[in-house]
Amino acid sequence: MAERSADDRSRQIREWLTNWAAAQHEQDGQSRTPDNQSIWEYLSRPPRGPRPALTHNQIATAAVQLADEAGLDAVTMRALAKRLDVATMGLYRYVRGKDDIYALMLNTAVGEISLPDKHDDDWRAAFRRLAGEMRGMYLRHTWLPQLEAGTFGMIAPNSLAVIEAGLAALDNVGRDLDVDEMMAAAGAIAAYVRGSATSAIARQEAYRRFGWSSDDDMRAASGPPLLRVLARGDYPTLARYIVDGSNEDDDEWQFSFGLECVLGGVAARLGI
Amino acid sequence: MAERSADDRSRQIREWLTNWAAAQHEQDGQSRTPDNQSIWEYLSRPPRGPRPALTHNQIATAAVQLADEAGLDAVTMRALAKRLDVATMGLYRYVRGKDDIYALMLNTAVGEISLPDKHDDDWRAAFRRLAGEMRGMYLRHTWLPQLEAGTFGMIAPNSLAVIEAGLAALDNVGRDLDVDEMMAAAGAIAAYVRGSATSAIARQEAYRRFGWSSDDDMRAASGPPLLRVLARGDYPTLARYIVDGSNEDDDEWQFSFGLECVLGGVAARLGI
DNA sequence: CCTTAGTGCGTACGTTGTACCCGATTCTGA
DNA sequence: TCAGAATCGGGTACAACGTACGCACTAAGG
Repeated sequence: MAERSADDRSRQIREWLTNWAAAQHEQDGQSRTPDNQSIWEYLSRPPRGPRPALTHNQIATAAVQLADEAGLDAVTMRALAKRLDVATMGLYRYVRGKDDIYALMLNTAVGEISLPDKHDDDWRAAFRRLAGEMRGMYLRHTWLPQLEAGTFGMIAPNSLAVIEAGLAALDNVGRDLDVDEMMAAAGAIAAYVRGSATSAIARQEAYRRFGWSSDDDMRAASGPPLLRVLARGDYPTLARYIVDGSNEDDDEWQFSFGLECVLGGVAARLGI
Repeated sequence: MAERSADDRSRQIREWLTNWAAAQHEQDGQSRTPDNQSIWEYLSRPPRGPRPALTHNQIATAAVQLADEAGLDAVTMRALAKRLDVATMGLYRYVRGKDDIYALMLNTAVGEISLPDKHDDDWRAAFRRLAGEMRGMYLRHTWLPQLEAGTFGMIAPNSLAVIEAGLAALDNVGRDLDVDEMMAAAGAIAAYVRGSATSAIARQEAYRRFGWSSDDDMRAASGPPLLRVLARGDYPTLARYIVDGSNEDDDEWQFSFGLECVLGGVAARLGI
C-alpha cells in the first residue's frame, strides 16, 4: 500500500496547501462548481435572489427531532418539509438529496459532544469524559448507528474536532508516541464505544418495541423459545449466565467495565 | 433494576422449562398460532398441500448474494423473487415481511462463522480466532452493520453459538470467573470487533464509491477541502497524523493493534 | 369421495425520493 | 434607473418500493 515515503507525502501535502491557497484566492467572488462533493460547500451561498426562508441549521434540527421522536424511518422529505412549513420540493433548494439530510443530522449530533477546553492531566480521565459524551450522544439519538452504517461512515466537519480531542489526549502523556499507534489506540477506543453503545441501543429498542420495561419482562416473553434451545444443552455457559447473571440489564456497568479494559490495555500496550 | 434475587430467577426459569415442555407436548401435530414472534418457528411446515417450491435456505442465500453484489438496498422483494424465479408475492408464503428476509440474511451470515470444535488451550488464541472470523464475516458482507443497526440487533439462532463460544473461552481459564464479568468482557471484545469492522467497511466503501484505489487517491481527492480546515491550525495533532502517519490504510494492522489492547486489558482486569 | 390447508400468481394501493416546470422575487451591471 | 440574471417557494408527475388481497389449483386426511 504505502509505497511512497513519508517525505514524499509530506511534500505533496505542502504542495496541496499552496495549491489550495491559490485556488481559494482565484475562486473569490466566483460561482461555485455545480457538482461539489459534499454539502458543506453549500452552507454559505451568494446573496443573490430572495432571502432563503430556511437555514441548514433549522433543517438539521428539525430532522434530528423527527428521528428522535419516531425513528429514522420517520424522517421523510415530506414529513420534514411539513414540520418546517415549506413545500416538499422546497427542501431541494438547500440539499441535493436525502443523503445531505443525513449528513446534516450526523453533523448536528456530533456537534453536541462537548469537548474540554484544556487537556486533562490524566489521559484516561480525558477518554472517560469523551467516551461518556459519545455514549450520551448515541443514547439520546438512537438512530445514529443506523445512519452511520447506512451512509458508510461519512465524516462530518464536527467529527474532526472529536478525533482531534482523542489524539490530543494521547499527545499529552509526557513521552512522544508514534502517530500511527496513537491513531490506532484512539480508533480502538472509539470503536469500542460505538460498538458498545450500539448494543445498548439495540437492547433498549427491543425492549421498547415489545413493550418490556424490565429484564424480567424480557425473560417472561422470550423465555420459553430461548429455553427450548438452552434446554438442549448445547450452550451450557450461556445458560449459566442467564440463570446466574445479575448485571444483565445494567448497560452502564457493562460499558464502564469494558471501557476500563480497553483503557488499561491501551496503557499497557503504549507503555503509558 | 435487579430486584429479584438470583434464587427467584433461577426458580422461574425452571418453571418456564417445565411449562415449555408441557406446551411442546400439547402442540404436537397441532396447527401453530398464526402470530408467531419470529420466523424461526416457521422453518418447518406441516406436509399438507403441494410441496413448496423454495426453502428458506434458498431465499436466504439469494438475498445474501444480492446484497453482496449490489448492496443492501438492492435486496427488494421484486429483485429477490426474480432471482428465485417466483412471483413477487410468492415470497410472502415463506416470510411475513421484509424483516423476515433480514433475519434470514443475518442468520446465514452468522452461520458462516466457523467455531472450533474443542477449546483452545489459550483463551487469547480462541478470541483471536473468533475475532478474525467475525471480522472476515463483516468484510465479506459489508451490508451487515447496516442490517444490524436497522433491525436493532435482532438475535439469530446462529448468534447463540457465537456467544457461547466467547463465553466458553473465558470459562476455560483455570480459575472460576464471575458470570457477569465474563459476559461483560466477551461483550466488550465483540463490541470492539464490530465497531472496528464497521470502520474498516466504511473506509472501504467510501473508496469504492469514489473510485479510489489507494490512500494517495483519497488524499488527492479530499486533500484540498480537508487541508482547508487543517490549515486553520485548529487540529494540530490530526494534521500531524495525516502528514506523518504511515499505517493509515492498513486496516489489518489497526485491527490487530486494537484487539491486542482489548485482550490485554481484559486479562489484567480479570486477573487471568 | 369431498374437505381443507397450503400452493403459485397477479392486480392494486399507499408511500417513498425526486426530476422538472412554473411564476414571483431580489440583487447586479449598464 | 432599469432590464436581466440568478434564486426563491410551490406544485405536478413518475418510477420503485412493501404489501394487502383475491384468485385458481394441488395434494393429503377423513
